[in-house]
Amino acid sequence: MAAIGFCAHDHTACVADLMAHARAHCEKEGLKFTPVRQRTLEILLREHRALGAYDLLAQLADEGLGSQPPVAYRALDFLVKAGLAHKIEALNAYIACAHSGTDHSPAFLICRGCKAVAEADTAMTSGRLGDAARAAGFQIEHTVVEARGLCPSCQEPAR
Amino acid sequence: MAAIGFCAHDHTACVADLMAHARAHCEKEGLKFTPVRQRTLEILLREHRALGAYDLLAQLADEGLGSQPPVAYRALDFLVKAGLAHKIEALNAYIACAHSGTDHSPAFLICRGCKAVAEADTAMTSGRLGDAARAAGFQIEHTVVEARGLCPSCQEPAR
DNA sequence: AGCAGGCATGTTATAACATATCAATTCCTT
DNA sequence: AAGGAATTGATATGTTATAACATGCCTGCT
Ligand SMILES: [Zn+2]
Ligand SMILES: [Zn+2]
Ligand SMILES: [Zn+2]
Ligand SMILES: [Zn+2]
Repeated sequence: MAAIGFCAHDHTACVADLMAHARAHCEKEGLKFTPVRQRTLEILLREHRALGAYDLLAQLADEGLGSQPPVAYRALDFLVKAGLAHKIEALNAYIACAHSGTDHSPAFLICRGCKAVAEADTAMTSGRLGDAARAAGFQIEHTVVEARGLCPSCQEPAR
Repeated sequence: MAAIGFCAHDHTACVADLMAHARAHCEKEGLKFTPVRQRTLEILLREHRALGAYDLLAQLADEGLGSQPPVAYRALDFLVKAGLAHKIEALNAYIACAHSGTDHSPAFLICRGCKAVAEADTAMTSGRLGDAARAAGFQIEHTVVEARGLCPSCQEPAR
């Protein structure tokens, strides 16, 4: 339930650690962690915020790794399917997963001030959404749980 | 917590009732419920599913109520701000509110079989998302809670 | 009546996000 | 070596959303 993203941390180590996890995960699952895919994940990891596909594409293009939309979308699809990244539906943007590779149902806290996004973990079938689904006989396959608001730092100026 | 949308009901009465609520709500709040806005809500109410802005626009255009994107988006913005409709972020589509005008934090169950969407009500600060936000000191302003899956009817064929 | 301000609408253009399709290559298996 | 699956390259297109500016339409004031 910890929501990292709003607090300072050793980011270099954080990135290295998650990249190592990703490499190991792909190895284990027999997935091809190609240069474009690695670079895409690195770019997402550098920020603790969501990037649009075209923002990402611009960075890839700067490095000569492709310049057309499908390049970015293919890499993002791969990462999302592998559980290494998530799409933030409310922003039409993408973010690296903070809980490397494991199958989970994330919930996001999105700050409208500084654009930071924190990933918290929830159980899909618990909570209000699960209750409503059970009551309706609805079989959940995927959940989108996102909150927009202000992070602790961005609440300061308003006080 | 009841999730209407997956069960049959007197739809003519349902639409008339919600339109009346909407009219009363706009009256009370001093909002202008203009012809385009009324027609937009009626079109959304006719379906218990989400419509894309351009689907909606096509129907408005058929009736001579405007043919350019801003017409649809302005009407939808008005309805959403007035609490008479919601955007389904996971579909980039819009649906009439099933709980007329009152301020609430909806949760949606979206069937991938029949495209029906049911609106359930939740309290924004309760449940897992609220827990995570409190733990992080995050101040929630708006929530997006959506589940994709199969409604009771659409689970049948798979059995 | 004449006018100003606010809001709604009309219209054009463009930004931003996402996918279809097909050819060329790579990489693994038989 | 041959076949097949996955990845990449490249072009075009589809879909969703907003910017920008002009026009009309009420309402309250002089
Ligand atoms: Zn995650
Ligand atoms: Zn912030
Ligand atoms: Zn509602
Ligand atoms: Zn269904």
